[in-house]
Amino acid sequence: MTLQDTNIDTHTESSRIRNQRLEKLEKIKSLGIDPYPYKFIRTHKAEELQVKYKDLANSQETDDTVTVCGRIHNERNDWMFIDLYDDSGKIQLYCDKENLDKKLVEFLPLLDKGDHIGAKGIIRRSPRGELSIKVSEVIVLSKSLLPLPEIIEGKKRHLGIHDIETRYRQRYLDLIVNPIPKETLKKRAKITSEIRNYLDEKGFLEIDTPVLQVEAGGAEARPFVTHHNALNIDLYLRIATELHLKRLIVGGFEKVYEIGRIFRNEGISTKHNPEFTSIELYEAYSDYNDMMDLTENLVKYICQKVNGKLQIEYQGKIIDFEKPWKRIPMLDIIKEHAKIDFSKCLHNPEEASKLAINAGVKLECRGAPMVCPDCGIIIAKVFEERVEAKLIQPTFIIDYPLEISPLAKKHRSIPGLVERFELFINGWEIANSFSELTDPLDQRKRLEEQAKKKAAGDHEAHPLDLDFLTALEYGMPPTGGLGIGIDRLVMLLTNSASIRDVIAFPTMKPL
RNA sequence: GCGCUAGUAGCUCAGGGGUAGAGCACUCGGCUUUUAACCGAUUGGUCGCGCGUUCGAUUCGCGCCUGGCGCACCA
Repeated sequence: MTLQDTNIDTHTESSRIRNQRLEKLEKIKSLGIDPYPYKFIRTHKAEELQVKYKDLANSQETDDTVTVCGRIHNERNDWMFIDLYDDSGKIQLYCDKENLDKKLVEFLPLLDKGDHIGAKGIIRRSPRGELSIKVSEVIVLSKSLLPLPEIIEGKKRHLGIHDIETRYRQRYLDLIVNPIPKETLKKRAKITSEIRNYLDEKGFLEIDTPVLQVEAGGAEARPFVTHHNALNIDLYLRIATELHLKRLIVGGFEKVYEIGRIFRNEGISTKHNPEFTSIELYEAYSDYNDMMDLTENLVKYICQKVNGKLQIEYQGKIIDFEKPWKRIPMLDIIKEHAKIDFSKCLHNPEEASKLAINAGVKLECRGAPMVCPDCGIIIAKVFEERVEAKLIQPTFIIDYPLEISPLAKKHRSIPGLVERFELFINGWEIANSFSELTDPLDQRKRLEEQAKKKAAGDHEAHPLDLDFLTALEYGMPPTGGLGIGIDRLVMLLTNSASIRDVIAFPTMKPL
C-alpha cells in the first residue's frame, strides 16, 4: 500500500484503518495531548535493562524506577501488556489497570501497534519470567496512522514482510519488522569504518574527488549523463575514482584513498546496482605485489573484525580467508582449467582466436561475433568463461594481457602482459589492482587506442583525459593502486544473496 | 535486452467461465498476569492494468505494468 492510496482512495481497507487512527489522533488532541512532542529523556534502553536485571527472579519487584521509549510492536490483554522495541531490543510494559490512574486507563485504547511511546515505571519480573516495567506513566511520542505488516509463521504471529518488492521499496518497513536487514546494514557500516581504521592507521589519507566529471574515466563502463544549467554543459557521473586519486599522488600525497559512490549505466541484477560503493587506494613507491599483501591483510582484518573468525559460510559454501591466498598468473590458470596455452601467441591474435575456438569458446560480444579481437580480449573471454566461476576460495589472478589494462604498467619481465591482479572470491571479482602506469608517453598511447575504440562506437572504452596525461608528464612516482567493490565484499561477509540486501535503498523502477 | 515465473482483503495465502474465500489484523462486546493471550460478532476486494473471446471473464487469449530468478552486460 502506498501513501497515494491512502490519500486518494477513501474506500480501501487501508484507508478505513487510517481513518480509525485519525479519529484516535483527534481524541488524543482533544485531551490536550500533543501526539507529536519534541523530546523524551529515557534512563535505559531495552537491552540494558535485560542485562542489568537478568538475575531478577520471577515475580520479584524492585523499587527501581526507569523510563524507556520505543515503538509498540504488540499488545495483549487489552493493553495490559505491551511489547516495546527500541533499537537495542524489547522490553515488556505491564499496565496494572486496577492500580493505574483512571485517565491513563482511558488513554491506553487510543494507542495502536506502531505508535512510539515513552513510559515510566518500576522494574519487575512477571510470574512467567518476562522482565517488565510496571508502568505509572505512558505518553505518546508519535502516533502511527498506518498498520505495520504482520506475518504468521507456524503458530507465531509477528511483525514481518514476505513481499520482496515491498521490502526494497519501503525499506523503512523492512527495517522496522525484520531483524536481518538491520544487522546487515550495521555490519556494512562496521566494514567501512574498519577499512578506514585500518588505512588511517597505516598513514593513508581519505580525500573526496569529484562525482561530476567532464569525462568519466578510469574504467570501462557507460556513464550516466547529467546537465549543469549555469555552465550549460553536460557532465558525467563518475565511473571510478582512479584518475583523480592518481592526480593526488602526482600532487605529492603518498598514500591516499577514497570510499565513494560510483555510477555505471548498466543492467541491474542480484550482483549489480547502478550506484555502488568502491574503495580505491594508491600508495607511492609501491607495486602490485605490495598491493596484494595489503589486500590480503586488509580483507582478513575486516573479516575478523566483523565476523570474529576467518572462515565464513556464504550461501552454503564455506569460504576460508585464513590460509595464504593463492597467487596464480592468468595464463597458468587458463592452462589448468581450459587446457589452452596462450603464452606463445600473446602477439598473434589469429593464433589465439584459433586456440579459443578449438577449445569451444565462442568469441562473441552481445551475441554478435567479435570483430578483429586482440589477444587480450580473447584471453579475457576464455578466462571469464572457463575459470572465473571456479575461483571460490580467495585467489589472486595476476599478470593480465596488456590490451584490457590500459592504466597498468607493462610487466617488468613478460612482454604483452601488465602488472595487474584481480582478487576472486566465490567466483566474483572483488578487487582490481595494478602497478600503476606512470610513463606519460606510454599512457598517452594507450588512451589514444581507447579513444579510437570509443570513436568506433565502443561506449565502454576509456575516454581521453588530457589533463590526466598532463599531470603524468609532470612526473608520477611508482605507485601501486587498488580498487575493491565494497558491496560484494559486504555480501560475502553478511551472507547476503542479493546486492539489494546490502544497499539501504537499492535502485528500483518507479511505479 | 532475452527466457522462466508471480501479482486475489491491511498481512499471509487458497480458489477458479456463473453473487469472491480462509486465517490473522482492524472495529465492537466478553474475559483479565499475558507473551500467537483467549472467546464471540461485525467489517473489509476495480482478483496488477488494458484489449479481446463469451450471454457472462477474477478465471481463457493477447498486450502492457511491476517484482523475483536465470542469461547477457558488467564490478
